[in-house]
Amino acid sequence: MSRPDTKQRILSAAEHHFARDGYHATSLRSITTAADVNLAAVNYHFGSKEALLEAVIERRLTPLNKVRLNQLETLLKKAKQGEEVPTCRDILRTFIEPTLRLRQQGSDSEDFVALIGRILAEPRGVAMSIFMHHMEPLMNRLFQALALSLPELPRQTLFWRVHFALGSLSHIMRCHERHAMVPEDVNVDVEVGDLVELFLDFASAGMEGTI
Amino acid sequence: MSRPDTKQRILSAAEHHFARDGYHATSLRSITTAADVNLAAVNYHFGSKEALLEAVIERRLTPLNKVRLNQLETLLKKAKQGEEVPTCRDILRTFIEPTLRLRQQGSDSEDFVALIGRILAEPRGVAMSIFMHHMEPLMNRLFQALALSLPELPRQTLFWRVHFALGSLSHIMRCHERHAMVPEDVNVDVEVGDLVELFLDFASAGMEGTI
DNA sequence: ACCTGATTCAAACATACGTTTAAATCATAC
DNA sequence: GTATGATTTAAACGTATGTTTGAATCAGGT
Repeated sequence: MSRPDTKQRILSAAEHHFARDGYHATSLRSITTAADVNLAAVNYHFGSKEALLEAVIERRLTPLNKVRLNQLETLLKKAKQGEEVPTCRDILRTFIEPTLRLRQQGSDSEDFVALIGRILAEPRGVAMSIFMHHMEPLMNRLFQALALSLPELPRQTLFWRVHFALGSLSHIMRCHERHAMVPEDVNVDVEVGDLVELFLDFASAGMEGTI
Repeated sequence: MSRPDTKQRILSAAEHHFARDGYHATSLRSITTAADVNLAAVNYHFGSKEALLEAVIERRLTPLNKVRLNQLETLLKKAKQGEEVPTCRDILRTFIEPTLRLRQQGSDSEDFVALIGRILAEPRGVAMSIFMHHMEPLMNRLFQALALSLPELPRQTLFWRVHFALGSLSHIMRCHERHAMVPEDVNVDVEVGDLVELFLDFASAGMEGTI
C-alpha cells in the first residue's frame, strides 16, 4: 500500500459532497479531486458510486447505533432495577444526543449528520434501504421503550408521534447552518448540549401531550 | 395553439417525477415521455429544466400561501375583536391544514406536497431560494402570531420550536406513503383531517411545553 | 386560399457522467 | 536486485443528459 489513507480520504470527501449537494448532484470527479486521488480509485476500492455511498453510511452509522443501543439498554436496565418506568425524555435522549454530539467530534462527522438528514428525506433514494437495514433493531427497541413509558397512549398515536419527533430530528440534522428566515433578534448559534435540551423540551412535551 | 394543455401536462408530469425521484434524478426525457410531449417542448415553453421546476412550485405555492395567509389574518382579526389571544393550535392549523388538504384535492396536488417536503430537505438545492422568496412574508406573520399566543416564551426558544414543528411538517409532507418500519399492529392509513389533529396535538403540546 | 406567428417534431449538439482498461509505479518479500 | 502483487495513473469508452436547430405542422385573421 503506497498510500494507506486513500480509502479514508475518499470516504471523507464523499461524505462532505454527498451531504452538501446530495448523491445525484455529486460527481465522482468532484469527490476524487477534493480527495486528491485518481478518478479510478473509487471504482478500484469500492466498486461503484453506490457502493461508495453505502460505505460512507456504514463507517459512522454502525458505531453510532452501537452507542445509542447501549445507552438505551443501560437506561432500561437501571429503570428496571429501581422498579421505575424510564421517562420519555430520557429515552429520546439516548437516541438524539449521540447523534447531535457527532458535530463536536470532528469536522467530518458534521457532514455525516447532515447526510443522514438528507437520506431520511429521500424515501425512495438509493440509500434508504441500506439505512433502514441498519436502523431496524434500534427503532424497534426505541418504539418498545416509548410504549413502556407512555402506557396510556394508543399505539397508533404513539407511532405518529414518534414519526413527528423523528421528522423534527432529521430536520435539525440537515440544517446545522445556513438557517433560512431567522428573525433579526434571534441568535441561532447554540451549543450542541443546549440544542439537545431545547429539542427534548419540545419532543417530550409533544410525545406526552394529551390525547 | 394546437394543444393548449401542453404546458399543464408538462407541469403535472414534472411535479410527479420531481416529487418521486428528486430534481437531479429526473430527466427531461422521462418527463416529456410521461406527458406525451416532445422533448423540446420543455425548453420552448419554460426555457430550462430549472425554470420548469420554478414553474412547478409557483403553480401551487402561490394560491396555497394566499389561503394560508387569509386564514391566519382572519383568525387574528377574530381574536382581536373578541379581545382574546389566538391559541397556538389554531395558528398552526392555518398553516398546516391547507397544506395537507392538498392531498384530497386531486391526484396532482399529492405530488406537490411531497415535492415541497423534498425541497425543504435540500438546504442548498436549486429550488430553495425561490421557495423561500414565496414563504418569507407568511413565515414572518406566522412567527409574529405565535409570539403573540406564547408571550412568556423567549424568542430564541420560540424560534427553535417553530423550527422543530416545521421539520415535523416537512417530514409528514414527504412520507405520505411507503412508511418504513411500522409496527405490525399499527395501521398508518389515516384520514387527512385526523392526521391534522394528530399533528396539532403533538406540535401545539411541543410549542407550549414548559421552559 | 394564403399569409403569419405560434407550436410541434425529429435530429443533432456538446458536454458530463460512471466505468473500464492497460500501462506505470509502488511496497514488500525473497 | 529482482520478482510479485497491490495500487495509482492517464486515457478512453459508451451512455445519458440538457439544450439547440431548422424544417414541418397547426390555428386564426384577412
